[in-house]
Order: sequence, then structure tokens, then C-alpha cells
Amino acid sequence: MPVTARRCLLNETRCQTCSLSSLCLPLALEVQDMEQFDAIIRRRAPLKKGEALFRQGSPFTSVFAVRSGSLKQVTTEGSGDDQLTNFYLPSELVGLDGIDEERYPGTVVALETTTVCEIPFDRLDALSESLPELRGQLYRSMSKEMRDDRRMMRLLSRKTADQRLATFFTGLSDRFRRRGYSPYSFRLSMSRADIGNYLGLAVETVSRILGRFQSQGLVAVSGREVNILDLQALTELAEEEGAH
Amino acid sequence: MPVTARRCLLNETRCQTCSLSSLCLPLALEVQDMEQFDAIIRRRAPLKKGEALFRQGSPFTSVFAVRSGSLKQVTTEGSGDDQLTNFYLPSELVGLDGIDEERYPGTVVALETTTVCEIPFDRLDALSESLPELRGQLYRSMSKEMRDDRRMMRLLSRKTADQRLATFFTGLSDRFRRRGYSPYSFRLSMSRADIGNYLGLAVETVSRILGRFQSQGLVAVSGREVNILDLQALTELAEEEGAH
DNA sequence: CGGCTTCTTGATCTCGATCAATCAGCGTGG
DNA sequence: CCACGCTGATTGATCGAGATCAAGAAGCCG
Repeated sequence: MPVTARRCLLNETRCQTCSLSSLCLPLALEVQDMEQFDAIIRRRAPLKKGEALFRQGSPFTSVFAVRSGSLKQVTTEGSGDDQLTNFYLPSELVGLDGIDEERYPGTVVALETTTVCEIPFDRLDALSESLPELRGQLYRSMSKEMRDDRRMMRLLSRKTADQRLATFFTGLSDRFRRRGYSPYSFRLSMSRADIGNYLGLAVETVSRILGRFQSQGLVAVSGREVNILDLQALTELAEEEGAH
Repeated sequence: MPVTARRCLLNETRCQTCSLSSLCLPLALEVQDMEQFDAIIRRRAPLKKGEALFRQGSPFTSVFAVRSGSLKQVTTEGSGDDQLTNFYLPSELVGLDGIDEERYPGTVVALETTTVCEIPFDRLDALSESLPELRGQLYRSMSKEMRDDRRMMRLLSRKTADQRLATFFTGLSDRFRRRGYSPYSFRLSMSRADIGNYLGLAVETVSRILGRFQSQGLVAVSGREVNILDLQALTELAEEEGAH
């Protein structure tokens, strides 16, 4: 590979030129610190749709920051009974739940062509010793994931099917907005079955409620294209009191 | 307070003499490192049953290690719609989910007389810079909590009421065993309503299924006293395939 | 075009919520 | 010591949201 091409490739992966730097792990770092961080991350070949980043039970070595595309995390217990525990969008960290047992607790699969930055955890931990901001950011990322998990528990144990879907759409909308995309118009990278599995609903229910939302003028859905027509109403529905 | 009494009180709180040291945060520390850690923790007056350790929304300052007793974490959204997201037993860390937003995302309440060690987070973070084992243990604790949360999501979205209760009992049994108590005979510090809220079930359902377990010879329950008669069967029930 | 998978729509059934008493503890004060 | 009230636990009867079963319809790609 010619030197120029190589340099170009490397440049692409540099945190300082990355459009996600304001959301991603090194967000709090000064320029020179970011260079140190930059030096430990590894480029990965893009994953094609359906390819696994890692599989459940394989040894934990790295966390990954999503650079583009999206992924899902699936945990299998016994035979055939899968639980989809998370979707990951650009700038989000994948694999933190594997630290404790030193193996990944679920398989993470690309939902579309996806690129990630690999961050070897021992290097990251070592670097977090000398960079308090990095350490803090890591603590915050994990803490946030715990908070999000608790929200999900609330959703699964208290919300109706309609509220779950509304929460799902407003959540996605918000995540797109933060990343600089339209919060009103986006494409779902996951199937209806994935959505249902994630929300604890049957596919049929997801489909039906999507239809209902459509006829109520809340969203316009065509296949995986989504247009949010009444974000306000959707938000209210999502937050609605325990309906009793 | 006379010096001797004071010294005695301090001794009680020392990690090196604490019976939980093999489970708690400083578990990986050498003697001299443990002393440093010991120096940052603060004694708290015991909480009485029903007292709050901290309230939802109050500023995050510390994490807490449970020393004796037990607590529940409750998150309120809107009015009256509470979600119980966690029970905490001795050696477990409370409050880690508050790091990110710098406020506690839920109220934590003692279920019985409870003592905790307060660990100011800024001191802990600073100390984790020079003590890699402490840092690692903190990462592992958070990672474990994320894994437990994912298990809870699976429980809430896939398991039947029977399986939820069976999982709850086997989980408690296991936690007691690890702490050196009998895994077969223990006292519930939480009400049926708490259990139901936590597991996403109505109180009536909890009560009914407990009755059924009793008549099936799986457990003997009398008020809050529990005797597990057939842990094997309970475990199988808890892990059972997605019943369809 | 056929042979996939994914999505939608309809009909029925079921688990657990909800509503409604009743009962058991348990501290309080007469 | 017992009656009173209060909270928590149990038990019974009914109901409904959403799962499941069963076809079709619509993409999608060779």
C-alpha cells in the first residue's frame, strides 16, 4: 500500500478529525491527550450487515466505539430464546458489560454496513490512569448505560405496548437529533422482529400499533422509512401515567 | 466522646477487619493500599427501616457500600408511578448510576435497620488513579451491574410470573450463600408489594404463586420467613425455556 | 418470474391485572 | 388484657391487552 494512501486511511480514523468527537469517549480530552488516546485505538474492517462484531462467551479484550452504521446486542440463553438487549448508534460504546466476567455476555451484530473503532481495554485502563478526564468519561458512560437500563426496565414492567413503541420512536428521534440528523425523518436499520424482541412485544403487535399510529397521524411509516408527524403527541404518549 | 470509644468505633469501620472485605470494593487491595482506601470512607449513622439514604434528584456526591441490612432503589416518574429497580444486600455498591448526571436517579430506602459506608466519589476517583486494582474493581462492579440489568430485562420481557418468582428466590438464595448465610432459609426484608413491583407483577399474583409453590413443595413460606425446600426444581423452573 | 424473508391483517385464547372481600399481624391506647 | 384501626397478605371472580395461530401481501434478490 502506498504511503499516501496509508496516511489517508489513518487520517480518517483520527479522533481529532472525527465528526463524533464531541459525543464519543475522548470528548473531554485536550489535543495532546487525544493523541495519546488516538494511538491506542485500532481500525477494523467495516462489518457487513449481519456480521458479528463478537460472539457471546468469547473472551473480552476490547470495547468498541461505533463510528458509522448500527448494531444490536443479542443474548441467548438455553436454546433459541434470544433477548435483544440493546441497539448501538454512532459514538456509543459497545462491550462494557463484558469487563466483569472477562467475556462478552452477548453477541453483537451489525444491522447494516458498520464501522467501529476498537479500543483494547487494557490499554484504555492504563491510559485512564494518567488521563483523569478519560477515566471520568468512562465512568460516566457506564453510569449512563446503567441509567438507560433502568429506564428500559420501567418500560418493560409498566408501559403498555403503545407507550413502548412511542418511547422507542421518541428515543430514536432524540438520538438522531443529538448526532446531527433529522429527528423527524430516518430509516430504521432493524426489522420489526428486532423491535418487538427489544420491546418485549410480538412482531404482530408492533405491526398493528405502527398501523394505528399511522392512522392517528402520529407517524408515516413505509417499510423502514419513518416520518414523525407529531413528536409532541408521541412524547406525551410515551410519558403517560401508568394507565389505571 | 472518650478516645477509647472513638477508637473502637473507628475499628469497627475498618475495611481490614470487615467481614465483607472479600466481596466489597477493596477486595483486590494489598494491606497498605487498603489503608489508603479506608481513610476516605465515612461512617454513617445506621438507617432505620423506611429511612432514605438519598432521594431521587439530589446531587450525587458519594457511592455507598452496604455493610449490614438491605435497601431498595425506587424511581418515580410523573406522579405515583414508582418502579423498584433494585434491592441491595451487604457488600453491594449503591449509587453508581448517579455518576453521569451528577444526581441520583432514584430514591434509596432502607428495608430494615441498615448501615452503610459512604465513599465520596471524587476521593474514590482520585484514589483509583494510583490504585489500579481499585480502579479495576470499580469497572468490574459497574460492568456486573450492567450484566445484572440485562438479565432483569430478559426476566421482564420473556419470563412468566412463575419463572420470575423462581428466579427471584434462587437469586436471593445465591446472594445469601455468597455472603455466608444459609441459601435455604432466610427472611425477606421486602414486602410482597416490593417484590411485585420489582418483578413487574401485581401483589395478588405474587401471593398466589407463592401459595402454589408452597403446595408444590418447592418452598415453605410463612410471612416473610422463607425455607427453600427444592432449590433444584426452583432453579430449573427459573431457567426454563421460553414456554411456547 | 419463482422462491425467499419480512410485514400486515384477522380470529381466538390465555395469563396475569384488576376489582372486591376477607383475613392476619401488630402496635396503640383505653 | 382486649377492642380498635391500620397496613399487609391472601383468596375469589371477572376482564382485557397482547400472545398466538393462521393466512395473505409485499418486498427483494437470484
